[in-house]
Amino acid sequence: MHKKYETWLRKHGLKVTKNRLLMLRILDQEHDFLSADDLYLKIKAMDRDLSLSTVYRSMEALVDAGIVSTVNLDTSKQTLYELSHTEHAHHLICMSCHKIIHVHECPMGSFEDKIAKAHQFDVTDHKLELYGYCSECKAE
Amino acid sequence: MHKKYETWLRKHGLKVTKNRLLMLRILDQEHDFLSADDLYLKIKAMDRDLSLSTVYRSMEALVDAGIVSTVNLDTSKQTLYELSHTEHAHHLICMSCHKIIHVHECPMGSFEDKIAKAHQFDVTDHKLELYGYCSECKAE
DNA sequence: GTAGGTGCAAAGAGTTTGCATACGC
DNA sequence: GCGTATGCAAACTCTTTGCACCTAC
Repeated sequence: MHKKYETWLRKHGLKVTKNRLLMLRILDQEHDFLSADDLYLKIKAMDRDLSLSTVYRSMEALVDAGIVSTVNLDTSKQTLYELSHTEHAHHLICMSCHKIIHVHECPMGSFEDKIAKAHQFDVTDHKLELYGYCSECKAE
Repeated sequence: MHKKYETWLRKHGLKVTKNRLLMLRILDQEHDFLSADDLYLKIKAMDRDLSLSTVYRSMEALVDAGIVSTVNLDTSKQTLYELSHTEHAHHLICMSCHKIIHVHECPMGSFEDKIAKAHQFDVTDHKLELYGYCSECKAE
């Protein structure tokens, strides 16, 4: 099962280390955004010693390789990481509990093209976040 | 002309000070996102002495009052401020020169409702950013 | 006069970096 | 063995805070 992560790393000329395999597995399994500190703590909790700077440096390498992507949400000042989605996704972010719900629908349609033409702008990507209150928090 | 900014402040029980009037004027005139440091430098450049912490504290007060809103873009680690738009707007962000173009069209339509229902989520706001290359940078 | 605003310096949080050591290939 | 990866501590950037003083109202 680790083979998958190994392949990703090798394909980009990155060395296969235990730390990186763990980071990739965690990012892959938790279907969520994680901060450098989250990753650090999760790996520490597995009785594996590592340093926070290793997490930052690995994330940098993985982002450069296109394996991981980053987000900066308004609800946190930390940079969050997730595996680069092959599938496009957007997010519902609860302003109360900060939960993040992934949504695969996308309203863009021809909008991107329309805007691109109007402003002579080459759109390469877009990011849509819906802020509000989740089903559990809105009751309060 | 300053009357407008004074009114905004008074309406929220905020004291009218020279610093705040300047910050509001700058945010209103530059049709752009500015960091705390940008504001600080612009005001300094007007021969007006102030401290960076005043900028942060004023922005906090103005954000709480709903007069100013914040953004965290992927192209900068600083929090950026702008006047809260009465008109809804989205942004084209050039990955090369970091220019930000405001766009008033919005593709959401009934999408927000649809997602809200599907996830029992109360959507209060949304943020859409299109990343890519502006007309000047894409040539390169 | 009083509450709120400000400056300054120090503290915090998150992130990056320099350098010596360890490890993948 | 060579070059990348890592740990540790120190540095850096952005932001917040404590405290004394000042200013709007």
